[in-house]
Amino acid sequence: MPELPEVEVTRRGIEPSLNGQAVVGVVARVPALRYPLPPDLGALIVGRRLTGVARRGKYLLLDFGRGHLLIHLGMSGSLRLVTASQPAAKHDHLDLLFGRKDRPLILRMRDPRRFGAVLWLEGDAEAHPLLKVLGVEPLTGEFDAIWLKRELAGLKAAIKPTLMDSHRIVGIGNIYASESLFRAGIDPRRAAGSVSRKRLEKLVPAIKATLSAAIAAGGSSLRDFIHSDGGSGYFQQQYFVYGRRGEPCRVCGRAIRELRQGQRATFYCAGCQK
DNA sequence: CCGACAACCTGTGAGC
DNA sequence: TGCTCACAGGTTGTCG
Repeated sequence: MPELPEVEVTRRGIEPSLNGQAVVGVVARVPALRYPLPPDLGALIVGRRLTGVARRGKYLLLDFGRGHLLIHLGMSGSLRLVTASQPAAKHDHLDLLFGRKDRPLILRMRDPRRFGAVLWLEGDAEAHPLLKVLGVEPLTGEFDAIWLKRELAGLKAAIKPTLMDSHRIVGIGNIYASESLFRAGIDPRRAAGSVSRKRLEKLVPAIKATLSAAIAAGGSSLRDFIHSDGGSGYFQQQYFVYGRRGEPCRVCGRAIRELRQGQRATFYCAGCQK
């Protein structure tokens, strides 16, 4: 489900309701997701006030002053805001209860595949091993064609999986990698180091525009994407290539092709992408 | 450092 | 209709 836009949409969805609220309870229904849940999470945050929700790549960082709760949604995770009258469903693994104890607002994490993560970070969150290795944020000014040209110099790996490497650039997942390369007219199989400066000048804005459009549309809605308020995003209706094998290219009409890179599906138009 | 691959886990849908 | 199998938004870790 979540690439950068979906995580950002989630962040924007939950922050206004939760900021400044104190935690009044924690309910963990599984011992672990990708990693063990903090075993003493209640003791750590009950009574603490949430002072902000930040995003770094696809991670959310809930600021509790004395530390941060780091949340990653993996491939199938979602966060919703619900009330106590809403019973927990099968894969609702963690509830954080905020506000009034008798009528709490609940931040509920669902994650069927359990590839997600919830970790407690003390001190400087950015120094945590998982965050320290992350690359640049694609929606900042730091991410430009000059930077990208240097970053990709000498790389023989294909451009598409390279764009998805969070140690270089964060937040670009399998969907938006294909979509961005289509918008930039670049063949996903091209060696990353061989993409010309001129083409990178197109790719960088294409990535920014693709991610921004998806955020503006409320994130993509695949099978199980759920907004924090329970609604769904609509960006999937704007896909140029992802999931459209055999369908006509919206620009030139040729059939969209699918191939495998790494262990992931890639979609592209042989007419528009060289 | 680079690149390829397996692993984590459940649900779904295509194909027979 | 029912079964099996491949594949699904991500990331780490291991190996050559």
